[in-house]
Parts: sequence; C-alpha cells; structure tokens
Amino acid sequence: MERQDLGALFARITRRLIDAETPLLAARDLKMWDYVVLSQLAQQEAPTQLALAQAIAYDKTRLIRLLDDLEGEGLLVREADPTDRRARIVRLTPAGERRLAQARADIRAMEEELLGELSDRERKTLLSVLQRLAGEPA
Amino acid sequence: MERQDLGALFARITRRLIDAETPLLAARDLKMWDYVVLSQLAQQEAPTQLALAQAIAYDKTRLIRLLDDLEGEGLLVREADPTDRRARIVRLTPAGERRLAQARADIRAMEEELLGELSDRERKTLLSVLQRLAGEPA
DNA sequence: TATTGTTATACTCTATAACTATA
DNA sequence: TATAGTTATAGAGTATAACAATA
Repeated sequence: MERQDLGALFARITRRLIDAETPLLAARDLKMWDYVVLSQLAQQEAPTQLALAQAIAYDKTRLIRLLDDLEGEGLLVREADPTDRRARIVRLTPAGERRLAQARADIRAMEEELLGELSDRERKTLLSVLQRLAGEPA
Repeated sequence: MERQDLGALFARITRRLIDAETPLLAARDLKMWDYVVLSQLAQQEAPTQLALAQAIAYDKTRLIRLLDDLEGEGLLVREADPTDRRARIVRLTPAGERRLAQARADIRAMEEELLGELSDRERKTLLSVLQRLAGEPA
C-alpha cells in the first residue's frame, strides 16, 4: 500500500485529541460541545441561536438544551433582540469568559506537548496546511 | 486568539473528508466501517474477530453484524481456526479485494484533489507529521 | 408565507450485560 | 476460570416533524 488513507489518519488523530481533551474539560465541568459553543461565542456573539448552530455545524434543536444548561450555570445569556422579537442574541458572560480561558489554557498545554516532537519548520507548515484544509472549499 | 484549537481543526478536516468519502463509498455499496474493515483485512488477515475489532478500534459486538453482511456479499470469509475452535479467522476474498481496490481508487482521487493545493514540500511534511501524530504515544 | 425558537418523536450509533461453546 | 463469538438490551447521540410566536 502506497500510503494510509488520509481519512483514517485524520480520524485517528482527531480521536486522540478528543480523548486527551475530554478529561481536561470535565475537570472544568464542560463537555466537548460546551467548549465549542463558548469558543465560538468568544470570537463573536451570536445574533441568533440558528446562526450559532450553523457556525459550529451543530443541530439547532440540540443546541437549545445545551444553551439552557450553560445559561443556568451563568456562562452565557440569551437576550431578546429588540429589532426582531423572535431572535435571541447569545452572549458570553464574564464568568463564561473565565471558564473558557481556564479550559483553553489546559488544552493548549496538552497540544503543545503533542506538538513538542515536531521541529519548528514542521510545526509551522502543519498549522498553515491545516488552516487551509479546514477552510471552506474555494 | 493566538491560533485555533488543534482539535477543532482536525475535527473539521475529518468531517470534511468523511463527507467527501461517504458518497464515493455508497456508489460501491460500502459504508465507512465496511471500508475500514476491508482495508484492515487487506493489510493482514485477522486471527480472531476480537483482534480485528481491536485493530480498528471498533466494538466487537457491532462487528458481528457488519461481518455477517460483508460475508453475505461474498467480500470476506470466516473460517474456523483448526487449533482453537472458538476462534474464527477472517480473510478477504478476491471479490473483497476487488471491491476494496475500486473504492480506494475513488478515495485516492478525491484526496489527491484536496492535496492539490499544497506544494510538494508541504505535502511531504504533512504526511510525515500526520503519521507521527497518529502513532501510538511513545 | 416564511423564520426563530421550541418540543416531541424517531432513528442511528454505541456501549453494557449476559448467554453458548470452547479452552 | 477464562476467552471467542453471539444476542439482547439499554443508553447516548443525532435527525425529523410539528408547533407557537413573530416577521
């Protein structure tokens, strides 16, 4: 066989990363999708829940319960949009920003350890290439 | 933000690859795990079903039904191990090898198109680094 | 008529427990 | 008693349909 399937390689590394992240997140009382939501909201607040669901490629009906819980913990707030009373703007609270920062620091440390075996050149190329491969099809 | 989460990048690329592979496999009447099983068996026949399940990180109880179907299609055979009548050796048939080769060719073409935007150097570095990151922890 | 948020439901995927036949 | 294969069952994750409120 000339080389392994790209899909198998990526799937395996993704699984490995998830396995490493899950306990770190659990220590901060977060699940994977909680972290994805908080990260997305840190980039920019969501004008609607639907927009948030689409931005993270998550089902809008499952997002409801997830936001319920995160809001219950005070990590985010849902505010009625004054210009469209159907929509609810989703925004991180300071507590949400703190929780995200803590979790992210743990995850970064784990990632750095994983990347530690790479040379500077390899590391730079990898990150650059991943960004492009992850991007929407041109 | 300094850079994106590694997990998010890999998860996104993995999803993209799966989305691209699924219809190619469906055209060959295969599902993702069918392909994983056939690929594994092409590398080496499995001395037991349990060993096969572990090799591809799949649940042994789900593997049963999957092997039933693949055997029903004549893509593999399960032979009793003469030295241990509990065990069943799993082996690709010529038909299984052909089906795998067809599917693999389709997938390789898709992957090459995806990698097409990379320079030779980037491509070489990527594959080398992925191999290492996918490897078992040292 | 279309859209946001929501609930309820069904479906798929995955994991657990228990059985049988061998060892 | 321990293991390979199997079956049945339960659970988590995911997707579909339908509803109320609003545009």
